[in-house]
Amino acid sequence: MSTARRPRADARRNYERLLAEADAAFAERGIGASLESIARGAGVAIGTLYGHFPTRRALVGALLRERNEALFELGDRLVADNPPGALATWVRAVTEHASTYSGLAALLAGGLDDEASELHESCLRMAGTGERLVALARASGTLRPDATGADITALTTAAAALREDLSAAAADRLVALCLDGLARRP
Amino acid sequence: MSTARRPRADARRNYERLLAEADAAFAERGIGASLESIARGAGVAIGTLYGHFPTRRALVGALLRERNEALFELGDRLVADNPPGALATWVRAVTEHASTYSGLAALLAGGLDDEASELHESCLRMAGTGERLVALARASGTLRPDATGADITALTTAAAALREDLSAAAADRLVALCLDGLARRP
DNA sequence: ACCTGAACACCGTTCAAGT
DNA sequence: ACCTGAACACCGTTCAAGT
Repeated sequence: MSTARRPRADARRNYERLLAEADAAFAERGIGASLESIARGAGVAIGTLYGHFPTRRALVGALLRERNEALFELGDRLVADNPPGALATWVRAVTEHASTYSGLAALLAGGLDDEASELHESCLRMAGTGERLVALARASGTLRPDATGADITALTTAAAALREDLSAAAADRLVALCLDGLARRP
Repeated sequence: MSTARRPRADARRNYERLLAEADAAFAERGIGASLESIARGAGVAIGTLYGHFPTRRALVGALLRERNEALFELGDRLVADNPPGALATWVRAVTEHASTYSGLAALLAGGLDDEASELHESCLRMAGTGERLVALARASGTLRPDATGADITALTTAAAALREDLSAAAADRLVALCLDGLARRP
C-alpha cells in the first residue's frame, strides 16, 4: 500500500542538517531568523531549503514534531489519571512548549484558526486536551462553572507572550493569578 | 533661553505628512510596516524620514505623544480621586493604549528596561501610575497584600498581546480573571 | 537647514538548468 | 529525484551631493 520511497541519501542528510541549523537559529534569534542564513549554515543552497520546507511554518512544524509528541503524551496521561493540579500542570507544560522559540506563541495562536497552517492539527489537539481537563475539573467542583477551554488557550498564549516580552517570572505569576481567578470559591 | 528655532515650512510639512502616513501604515500593517513604503506614501525620500525620525521607535514615540498625554491625564485623575474600580479602569486603558498598533505591546514591554528607548519615559510613568493604584487598593483592603505594580504591568502586557494573537474578548476575559485572582478574599 | 536618491548589505521566493 | 544559484522584488540604513 505504501507509496513511500526511501529518500536519496544526500536528501536525507540535507534534511537533517537543515533541521539542526534551523533549531539553532530559531533558538538564538527567534522564529523569524533568516532562511537564507539557515541554508548557508546547513551548507546547502536556498532552493534546497524550499524543496524540503515550502514555508517557514513547515520548518517549524517539523522541528516541533518530537516535542509535540511528548506534550500530547503528557496531556493524554493527565486526562486519563486526572491527578490533583492536572490543569495547572497542563497550562505550565503548554506555556513552556509555546516558548520553545521566541515568536512561536503568536504562530501557535494563529494556527488554531488557520486550517492551512502546518501547525493547525497540533493546535487543535492542544485545545482539545485543555477542554477535557476543564470539564474534569468542573465535574470535580474545583473550577468556576463558567470556566471554558478557551480560557486555558488564552492563558497559555498570554503566558508564553509574557515570557517573551517580560520574563518567565511574570508569566508564572500570571498563570498562578488566573488559575486562582478560575478556582471555585469555597 | 530657548534655542528652538521655527522649522522651515517644508520641513514641518514633511514631518506632518510622515506622521500621518506612518499612523495609517502602522494601523493597517502593524508596527513593522516598511519605512520605505511610508516615505513613499508621504511623498518624500527615505533620507527625509530618517532625518526626522532616526529610529522606528522615535517615529512610534512621536505618534503616541497625544495618546500618552490622554492616558496620563486619566491615570493622574484615578490616583487623585481613587474611585471604585480605579485599578480595573487603568488596566483596561493601558491595554487599549498598548493595542494601538499591532506589535506595540512588545515594544512597550521592551521600553521599560531599555533606557535608550524613546518610549522609556512613558513606560516608566505608566508603571508608576500602576504602582500607586496598587498601593491605594491595598490600603483600602480590596487587594491581596502580595499584589504589586509588576503584576499590573504584566497583566496589561499580556492582555495587549492576547488582543493581537487571539481576540479582544479573550483579553478582556483574562483581565477579569486576573483581577479576580488579585482581589482580597473575603 | 533640509532634502534627495544612489549605494551597500541583506532577505524571501521562484524556477530553469544541471547532476 | 534532488540540488544549485541566478533572478526578481523588496527592505534598512547611511551619506555625499544638492538646494
